[in-house]
Amino acid sequence: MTTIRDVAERARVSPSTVSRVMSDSPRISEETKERVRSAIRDLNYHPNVVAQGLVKRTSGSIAIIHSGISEFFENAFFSEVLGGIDSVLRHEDSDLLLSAASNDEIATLERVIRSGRAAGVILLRSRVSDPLIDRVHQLKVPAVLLGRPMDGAANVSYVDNDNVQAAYEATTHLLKLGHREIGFLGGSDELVVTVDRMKGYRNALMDFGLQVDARLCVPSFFLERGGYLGMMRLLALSTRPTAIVASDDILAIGAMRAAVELGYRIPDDIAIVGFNNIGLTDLVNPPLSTIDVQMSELGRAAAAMLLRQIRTPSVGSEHAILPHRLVIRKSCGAKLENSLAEEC
Amino acid sequence: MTTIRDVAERARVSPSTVSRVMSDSPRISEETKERVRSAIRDLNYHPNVVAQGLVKRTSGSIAIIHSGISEFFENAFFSEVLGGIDSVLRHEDSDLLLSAASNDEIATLERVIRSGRAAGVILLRSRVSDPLIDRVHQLKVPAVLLGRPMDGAANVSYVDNDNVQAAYEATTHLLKLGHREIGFLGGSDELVVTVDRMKGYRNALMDFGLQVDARLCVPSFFLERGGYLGMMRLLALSTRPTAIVASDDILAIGAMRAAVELGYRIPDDIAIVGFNNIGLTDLVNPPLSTIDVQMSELGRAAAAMLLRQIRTPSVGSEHAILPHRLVIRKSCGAKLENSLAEEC
DNA sequence: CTGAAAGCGCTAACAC
DNA sequence: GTGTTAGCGCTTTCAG
Repeated sequence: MTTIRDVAERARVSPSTVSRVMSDSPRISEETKERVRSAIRDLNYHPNVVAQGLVKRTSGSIAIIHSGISEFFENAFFSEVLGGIDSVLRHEDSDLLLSAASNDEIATLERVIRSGRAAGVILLRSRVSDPLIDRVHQLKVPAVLLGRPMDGAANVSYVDNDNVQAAYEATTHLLKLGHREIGFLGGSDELVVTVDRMKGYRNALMDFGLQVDARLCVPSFFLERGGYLGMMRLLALSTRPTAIVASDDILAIGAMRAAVELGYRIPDDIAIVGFNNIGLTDLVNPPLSTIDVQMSELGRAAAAMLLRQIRTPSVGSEHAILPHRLVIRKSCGAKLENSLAEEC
Repeated sequence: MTTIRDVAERARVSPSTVSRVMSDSPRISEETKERVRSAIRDLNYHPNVVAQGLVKRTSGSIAIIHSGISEFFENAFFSEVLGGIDSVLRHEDSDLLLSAASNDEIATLERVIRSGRAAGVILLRSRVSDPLIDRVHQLKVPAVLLGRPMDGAANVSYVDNDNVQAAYEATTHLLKLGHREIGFLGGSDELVVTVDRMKGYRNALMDFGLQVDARLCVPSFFLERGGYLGMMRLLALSTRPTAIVASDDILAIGAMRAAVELGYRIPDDIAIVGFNNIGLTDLVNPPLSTIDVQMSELGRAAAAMLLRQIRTPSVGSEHAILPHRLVIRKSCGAKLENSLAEEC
């Protein structure tokens, strides 16, 4: 292994000079800089970031802590977000640490952060009552939340969409198409994103002078199977819905499978609108109308924000709300078939 | 930050004793062990793995170096493999470093390994001529390849399926159903996996006494769009195929979209068999027949193998060939509709 | 402008 | 059984 001493010897300077050259200190003459740089090149030297991390007491990596293993790896939403995160890190000589929380997310957080593995963390979801977020705040760990913290919760940085408004628009779209019995298929009702989207859904119904029927709101889990099961339940209701707002495309797709299996036609018997705009929406039959939330951009924004938090902790917490837009395809039954999209 | 000294003071021992307790050295009395452990608990102490790594000259993380950003994040094959890798790391106090190679994969490898970030690397694909594999071997970096190295190449550890045989079976299945004009839709022809699957396809044709028509073999890229474009080309041929072997489910699904768009019915006009058995295969219409390659198990095996390579370098290189099986659904037109699967 | 020295948190001889 | 010492590779005062 080539160390800083090897480089120093070859360039006939001291290790500290090499270190200064690497950080491009202005106090070093151009001449020595050149000599050191060529020594670095000759030896194909790569500074040991572990040693650097030890003295600088920071790591170049950022972590993602995930627990719901299948929800994480099987839902395209996360791959897309990951891609976005990755696209900013690749330019920053920073790496992404994917840490699986066996049971206890807080323990995993402490393990990853206090052990110096990562300098900060991206939290993938926000629960209505979220001890993990509290702990992050308490430990003053640089962190960015994907989704918003519950009102009045810790002053944490976050990136989110306006989910209330987005769900309002999706629901209104169905209402305008004439539907009056509209079901809501959500993820876990412990998640803020579910709460927000359900709120938008309810607001829309109420603004149309309709009653909100609690039985039409079915929480589930963010997998295709979750949508399938939730839909089975909705279709069994005596007040069977004619349209569905699904809080995630993968739920919507599961719901479509259930509906088709039971002999319903989409969108004629049941209209569906999803959320996220994953690649799959274009491939299913019929193509799924959905709310585009800019998944990749969510990841990019979160990563960039976290890097800022780490590099200049003084900036304080930041928030970003990314715009969404309703993408109309076939599954909602709107007449405009030329995939005209309403901007939000 | 709590350090080993803090723990030592609280337990009234020396730092080295604390260190020994953590590695459960037999030379320490049960009594002191208990005292030290409770000090660790009281202080919520987490050893700094960066410092550990510095002296042990190894990192607890393993890296995945990926370049084709979209192929990596958009193809469910990789999410599944990632899930498998993750499932072994989560029990090993080891983390996964996802490193994006901007341009130069070799440079990224050196950056990640020589800088001490990761102790070993999982290579996601093997090219017919693969300088990255050569370099890994040359630098003696612990590594496991997903896929096999080209004959006679570096003595690297790997996990793979028998792709020649698997493609042979997929093709034979179509031949037995009566098809004679069978197209092959592959990934980049620089990849060993493409070469192998194409070979199996060819062998099957020849064993049936058929000519191999080079125009029926279309290389593409591992995205839905790749399958779509490749299929367009196949359907335009004067000797239009009546069946397709696609080297990846996502290619198969793109191919199906192209076929349907042009008015062909599947499987009546065109039969299709894919590869991998991603979750999507069950959701498309008709459900896609495919070769199950045990994606998650591939990841698990690769991770376990890499960990062995890192912990006991003396073991030498290992190889594992995982069994595959043909999963018959609707897209191939086989009569057995009760999803009877032939074991390989 | 550059070098010497100290120390980041930890482990591993080497002592006793 | 346990403490002392040295050092992993690097950065950063402090000198000069």
